[in-house]
Amino acid sequence: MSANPPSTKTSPANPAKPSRLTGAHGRAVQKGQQTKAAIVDAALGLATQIGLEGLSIGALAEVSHMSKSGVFAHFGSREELQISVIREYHERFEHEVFYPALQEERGLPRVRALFANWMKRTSVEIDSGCIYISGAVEFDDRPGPVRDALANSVKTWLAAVHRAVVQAQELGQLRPDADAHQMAFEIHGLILALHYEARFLKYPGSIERAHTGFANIISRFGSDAPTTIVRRKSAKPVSVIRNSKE
Amino acid sequence: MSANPPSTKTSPANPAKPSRLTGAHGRAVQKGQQTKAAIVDAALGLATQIGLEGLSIGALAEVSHMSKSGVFAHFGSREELQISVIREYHERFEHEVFYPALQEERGLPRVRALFANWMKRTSVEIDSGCIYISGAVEFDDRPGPVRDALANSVKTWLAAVHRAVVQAQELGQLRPDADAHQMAFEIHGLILALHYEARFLKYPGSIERAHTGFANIISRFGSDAPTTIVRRKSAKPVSVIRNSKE
DNA sequence: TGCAAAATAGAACGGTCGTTCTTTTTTGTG
DNA sequence: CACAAAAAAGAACGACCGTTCTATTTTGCA
Repeated sequence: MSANPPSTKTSPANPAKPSRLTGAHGRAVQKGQQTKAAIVDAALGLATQIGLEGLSIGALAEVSHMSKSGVFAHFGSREELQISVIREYHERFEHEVFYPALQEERGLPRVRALFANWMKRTSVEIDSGCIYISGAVEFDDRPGPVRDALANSVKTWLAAVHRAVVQAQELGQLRPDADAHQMAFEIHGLILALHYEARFLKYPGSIERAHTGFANIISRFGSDAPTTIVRRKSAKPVSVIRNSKE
Repeated sequence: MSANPPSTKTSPANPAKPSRLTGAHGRAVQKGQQTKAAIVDAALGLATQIGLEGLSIGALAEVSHMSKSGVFAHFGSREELQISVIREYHERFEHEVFYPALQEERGLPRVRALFANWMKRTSVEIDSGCIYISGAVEFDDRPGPVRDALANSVKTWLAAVHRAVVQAQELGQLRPDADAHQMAFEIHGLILALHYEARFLKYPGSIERAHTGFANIISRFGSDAPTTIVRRKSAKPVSVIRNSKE
């Protein structure tokens, strides 16, 4: 027995969370889960800094004060470790960004809260790194379960943002002709630009610019906005720009 | 001269480009540069797909139909290879995006052209990948010459965009109270969101959304825009325009 | 307290990495 | 053509990687 069944069970070793005693054979399962949680915590710390791909079992064993095989046994494969990290990140993101915003009333207040919480987290991640962003680059054309876990996690979050925008629109707090997907897209862009320009380029003032951008978006899509809303003339005929050189 | 020499050339093996004959000892230098160019070209192809960090000399040797040491000899180190790739990417970006836009007249037309060309390139990179984006994630907290080369290259380009916006403002084509840095930031965000949502998440419609977002930005910052321009309440004494960049 | 199961350690594997060193081939001109 | 310099190949290195296998320690209930 390799100390853990590598196959079956995408979430190995915590079937329905045996919440204290009552293991498979009436045996308590405790220490394992505990150190596994500690390992995942350390792994998350490493992965945010150097990326999911940079995360190595050797380095993880070192910071966990364990042997390589000791760490490895908890996951059965590196992929499973990476997925565990993603799952952990997802959970923390939810608790830090998503759930608190649900306590704001539906509509614009909740949209604002979602963005505010997202900004708060992103501001921290300017120093630590963000798995949703680095992972997107690392796995953007590398199919497999890790990519799937990551993409699903991100999609869940972006869908939540979109949903909040739609609700605001249904409540008449946004122009009826506004495009919720467009708004969510632009908000996402602000977060990405913030991360890029602050973390990589170390430009100061990026946080303030992201906030300003959000305010601009709200005011443009708001139901009290002036009637000029821009619609592209169409996809094909490039009209306006006329690229001289082609 | 922005947009061009990011620095003097850290490159070792091409001293002042002996332009055909006349090597160091009156000897022609030809074949070497030629195959080196081919290697860099192949390396660029690999790096856009799997990232600068994923780029390995072994894989590069294989696609180049050469031996590892044969490839290696041209660069002397992996870092120098990565820098060569960045330099090559920079050059192509310039020729494809920057220079053609200079043929549009200063002001809004040039801003539009810069964005249009940027979009055209990014649309291609949805399939191939973009070194400026993946590299930012790979080197955002890994100091060294590679990071410096990459950051300088990106900064040069973003500065060019900012400059074009400033010119448009000086020509009275943008609101006098608009913040050029803010506008450049938001434009950058559109490109990043496009890359993220189209390349990683494979969301359809992202290209159209980026175009729409740009049109929205132009209309908001345009000198004929309604007077509602949003200013954050400013947590600190932020003084909106304030170049801050330095 | 005894004892099986769970958890961890240790050593070794095949593989790839960047790099170095030596040798062979190719190149371009006197 | 000769010949030296340049370019490329080949083999080997130490290091780290994920993984496997076996041995040891720890755990927690009977």
